[in-house]
Amino acid sequence: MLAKANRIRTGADYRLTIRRGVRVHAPNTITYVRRVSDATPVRFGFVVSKAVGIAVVRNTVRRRLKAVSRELLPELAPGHDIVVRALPASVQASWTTLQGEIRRAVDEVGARCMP
RNA sequence: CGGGUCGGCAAGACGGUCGCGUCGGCAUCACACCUCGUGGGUUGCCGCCGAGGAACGUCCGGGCUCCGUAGAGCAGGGCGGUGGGUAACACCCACCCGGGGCAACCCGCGAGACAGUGCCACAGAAAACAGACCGCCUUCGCGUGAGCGAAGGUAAGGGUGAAACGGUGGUGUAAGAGACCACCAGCGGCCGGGGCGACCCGGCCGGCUAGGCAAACCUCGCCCGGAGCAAGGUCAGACAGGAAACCAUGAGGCUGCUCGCCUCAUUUCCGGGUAGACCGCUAGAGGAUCGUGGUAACACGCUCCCGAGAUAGAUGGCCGUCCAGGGCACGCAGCGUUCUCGAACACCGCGUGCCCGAACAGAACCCGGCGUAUCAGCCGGCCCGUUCC
RNA sequence: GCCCCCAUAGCUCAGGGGAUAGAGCGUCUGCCUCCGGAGCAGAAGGCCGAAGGUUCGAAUCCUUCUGGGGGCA
Repeated sequence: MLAKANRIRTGADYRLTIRRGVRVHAPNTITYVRRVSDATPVRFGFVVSKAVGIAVVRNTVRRRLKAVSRELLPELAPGHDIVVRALPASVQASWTTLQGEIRRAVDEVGARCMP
């Protein structure tokens, strides 16, 4: 789960991240990362369309993605907006699969701060 | 014991770890008012609470809010046995009628087809108002004759169809026919009895007989003003105006039309800005025990109980143990069937081991219903069959 | 939150109580041509989205679902 400060909360931010951000494809997800100023903390947003399933299924997928994001949070450099779009296949994906996909996407963009 | 039918209950438990949201408390950091406190906010810790029986579909009915009071008529829409319940309903209860079932019980958008209009394909002579294709019968004419033609009487028989103008039997007749008779079905009227009523029971009389479809238009009776919490309100913030028409209407409230009422007065078109916070926002036609009234739905009274309120949207992610139960294998015992007579097969019970292991589904203003989805279960009423006492 | 529309042949659509449901494109076969296209002739392909009801009779009327598409604030 994520605190309010770590969530993208306006439609404008979503639009900017998806249009201007770097895109990383994976079998179950598409991740968009956009660099903003260093002062703001890392913010996550999730897009789960109706094509994924009914409300219960969509909620489960979104909560899994939130849990993955929460665990990744301490490793990330501040000043990034990240939007994760869940594809219909993500219903069958296990938690470890999703975790791997997001971690790889963040690595590729270089948003992680290596200690 | 087996089968059926109706109703109700419940919607896994415990733990580890990492987290989220509202509210409350303490602390903390800046800030505003302002003068030693108050207000909202940041961060941290602690505590309480945190999805459903359908939260779903949005098919109905309400509350609530705004449209000045919620106005009139038409149009439009809904409902349709009777009586009751309810805030209201298309819901519920009881009863009536019709249909199904041995029964418990189930099913029915159940007013009107002598107010009118329309439709009834194909087949058939004829499809709604009477008529007559093949027949049957009488008379006359023609013909040696089989027969043919004309006039008339019939509707018993034939075949078609979902449906053919009462049915069966008899009298009668040239042949026939409710023409007449008996019984039956059905229609109308009157009388008596029962019921609040739909309706039921019985008797008498009449004419002998009336098609179906209103989930076709329609008629009758009853009901319905419009929009919806993104309703509506308070505060803060942002921006840029331009063009055209013009003094008697124009626009809006108000989805269609007419009238009426009210409000605003410049109006129309193009362009520009905003998408923040707070209130509404959760205790209500609420639930439970008992009592009273009622066949029941339900109503009344007393006492007790209730603690989700998010807003890119919390109520969870990962893991473990157990449990209801299910599957497979092996062993033991019982019983049944088959036969080559000690084996094969099937069923149930017990034990051991392994494996699987919860369905449908996520609040967004709130209720009452309906409809739909739902793994594995539990409890009870009633009916039928079989056996035993 | 409220509301509307659609579902018929592989595709796009007609048909609004009486048909074993029709048109165009496409597919297949044959003719034509040296070959292909075009053209001509012919054929196949549908329990009309699902279930229930009204009716003698339903793709059509009614109800409830299923799956799509769209609109408003």
